[in-house]
Amino acid sequence: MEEKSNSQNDKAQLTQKKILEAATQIFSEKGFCGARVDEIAARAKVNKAMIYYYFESKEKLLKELINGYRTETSEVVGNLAKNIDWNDEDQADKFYEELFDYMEVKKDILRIIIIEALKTSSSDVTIFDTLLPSLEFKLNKLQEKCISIDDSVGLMLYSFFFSMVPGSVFLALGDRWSDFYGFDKETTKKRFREVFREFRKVYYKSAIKEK
Amino acid sequence: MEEKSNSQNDKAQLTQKKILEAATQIFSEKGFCGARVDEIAARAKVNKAMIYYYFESKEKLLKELINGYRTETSEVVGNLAKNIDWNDEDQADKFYEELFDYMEVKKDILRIIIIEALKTSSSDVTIFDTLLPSLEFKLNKLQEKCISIDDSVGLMLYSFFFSMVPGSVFLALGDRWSDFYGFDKETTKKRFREVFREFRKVYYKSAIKEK
Amino acid sequence: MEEKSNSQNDKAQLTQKKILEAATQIFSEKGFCGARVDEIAARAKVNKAMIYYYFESKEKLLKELINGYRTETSEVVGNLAKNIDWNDEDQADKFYEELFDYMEVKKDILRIIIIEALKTSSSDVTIFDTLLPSLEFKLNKLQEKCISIDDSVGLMLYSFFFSMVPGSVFLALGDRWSDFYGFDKETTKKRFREVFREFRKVYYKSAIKEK
Amino acid sequence: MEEKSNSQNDKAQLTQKKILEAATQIFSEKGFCGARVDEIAARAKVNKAMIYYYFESKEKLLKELINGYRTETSEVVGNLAKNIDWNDEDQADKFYEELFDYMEVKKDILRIIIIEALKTSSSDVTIFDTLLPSLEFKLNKLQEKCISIDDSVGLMLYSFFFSMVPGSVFLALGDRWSDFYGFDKETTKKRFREVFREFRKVYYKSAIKEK
DNA sequence: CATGAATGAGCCTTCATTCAT
DNA sequence: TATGAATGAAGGCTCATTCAT
Repeated sequence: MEEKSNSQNDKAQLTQKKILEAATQIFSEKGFCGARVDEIAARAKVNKAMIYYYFESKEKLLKELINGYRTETSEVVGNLAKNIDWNDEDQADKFYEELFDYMEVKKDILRIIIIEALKTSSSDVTIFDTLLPSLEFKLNKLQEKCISIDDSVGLMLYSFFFSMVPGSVFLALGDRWSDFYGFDKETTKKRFREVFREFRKVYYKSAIKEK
Repeated sequence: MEEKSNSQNDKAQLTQKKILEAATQIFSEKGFCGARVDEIAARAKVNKAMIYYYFESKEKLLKELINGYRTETSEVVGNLAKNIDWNDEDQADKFYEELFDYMEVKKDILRIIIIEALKTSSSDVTIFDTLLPSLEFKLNKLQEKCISIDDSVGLMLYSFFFSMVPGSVFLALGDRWSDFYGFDKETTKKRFREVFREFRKVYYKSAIKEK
Repeated sequence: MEEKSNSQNDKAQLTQKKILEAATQIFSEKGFCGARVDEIAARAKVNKAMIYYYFESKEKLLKELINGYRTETSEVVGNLAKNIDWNDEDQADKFYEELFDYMEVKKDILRIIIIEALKTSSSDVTIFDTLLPSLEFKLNKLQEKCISIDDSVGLMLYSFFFSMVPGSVFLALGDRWSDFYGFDKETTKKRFREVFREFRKVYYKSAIKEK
Repeated sequence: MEEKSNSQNDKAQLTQKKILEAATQIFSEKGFCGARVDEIAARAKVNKAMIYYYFESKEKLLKELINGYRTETSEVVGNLAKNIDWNDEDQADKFYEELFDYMEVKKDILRIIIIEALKTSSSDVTIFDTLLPSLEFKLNKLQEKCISIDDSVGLMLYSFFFSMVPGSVFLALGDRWSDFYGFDKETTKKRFREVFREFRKVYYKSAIKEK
């Protein structure tokens, strides 16, 4: 009896997972509006009606997708940032390396979030609280460590527009960009991370100096 | 007779202009796929069939839009960059200020270009050659001025992902971002430009130093 | 063992009853076509598949419902009409009062029957033999009592279109009608029954006179 | 130019008319819910999208249909009732004969209105104000003529439930009813009208007497 | 050039019904 | 008996595009 209901449960879980994965791919390939429910079902190898059985509508499917990412991300980032001494550059570097690795795995969802955020008509702020859930966290840590951040707007502008945005957009477009300019993809990736790291250091140094 | 055809011509020109403007707005609000030809026609106060008369299809309309931007931009940037001495920081600053002003006026099209670029399925490279048409130009100038840029990948990564991308995304999302964090919009804008300028200087200094 | 199967049996009976009751409500609220099997199951607090287990299909469920009503009605009416002396106005009145009371309890099914009957495409005659199962019975009685009914068409027209139909439609719409005209519902009900009774008397008198 | 726009206009009008007629038939055959938009389009020999072009939705199509009937009916009834002396039985008879003729032509819409009215969930009162738009009119006339109607509830109950309802239901079911009982249809129709007329006289006599 | 009507493919969603457990 | 997952056939509606005038 228990096994029975468990296997039912497993099956349901699997179906939902397949739908979510297929949806992530297709939304990321074509945008929400360009994605076809039929295609999602086909990619997931699942009956189309199942999408409505589990997610109610195409729109709710997107929301669930993003909420799942938000939850997971805040947890992951929380774990990564635990016990980090932000004054220790190596530790900070490691944090960002790992965050970047995580984002790379999730780049499809990132792409979706950015695309949807960019539409004027959307008043959605998902991009702000999912792209950088650690922001306030880090800010607090920095202040706690008695590093005065007089310019919190500046820090946040940096963190979002010159850190998370370039990172995400690179994950979305880096390969195509390399192709376009005829650069080797792996080299480009490595170099991007270096530039990314340098910028962070430069910024923090200047931020701290300001004090 | 001639006057007639002239006024006819004017009318036609006007109609096309109205369509282009409406399309820019609506593509930017909803993305290409989410935009409805009916709505574009309504916004332009033009009969829907006129769109097909002048632009053949929704897709061609988008292309025309972007090509228009590409042409205009390369001309504008060409003029801005004419006779600039890149070693003179003030001149470089002025160039970027003016470029940014121009981009702000055109932010709707920028938004469209980014949205469409972000889709995996699109192999479109418009974003690379419209967002930064001055790249090669500047690169040449720098080299010409005997400033060795050993790391051209680094420079281009910087120019695109840490300069044009943040700039464009800020134009698209800056206001909403300010609202989200409760910052004053004008202050944020001013501060963004400052951060933007600082980064440029920092980068160039380090790039030159590397030599 | 026997008790077990009995309790099983009871449970089954209960489930069927719950389904039948829910179906009656929902068919009556939305018509057969507008009723959703899911909703019936939900209202009955029963698993949807049970409906198919017990009733095979939505259509058969409707038929079972109506057949149940038909059977019960003919029995009830049979009992009510037993030993009635139709020449005795008080007895006839009492019969009709009680018939009306019974119909009021069953007004949901009546509503269903009328709705389905009204569709042109339906060649269903349920409405004729369930709305007035006592017709032939009464006719026989009257003739038996040596009251010549020369005009049997007239009597039957009266019995169906000016008696059962107004009665049923009043049960279905009476309250809303009262609201619409601003009459008190209870007063209206009482008055309806009086008008109903008067009509019957008038009609019978004229029918008998004709002889 | 004028001819052009006129013929365009004519074509549009024709298309709408074809849709309205087909919709009337199919709604009447299968009820609103059972009617398929595809079928309406096919019956009307019109492209399905035209239905949405002219009527926005299946639901609005129904409403337009009924509103058209309501408007026409109140006009027709107004004309029929003009200058009628309700004390003159022949004139009253003629009025009702002609009203009945009109209703016969419109029996499909009547059927639709009744079906939709019977659903519990519908709080629609269309049936009340379309089935008997002349009610108040007549009531006023009667009172004007100094015929005291103490029992206005009674009169209205009669007018609706024992006059319009039987009439409409007979128009909807009369033929099938005749078949069911094996009566000749034409004979039944004639006899129904006679019974209808007798009832009216009986009722009015008693209503007047009550004074 | 301009307009309003028309078209057809296809999209999101629903729903009666069945299956596996 | 009972349950939750699954299925497939539509159904209502949309939309890019074309046509006739």
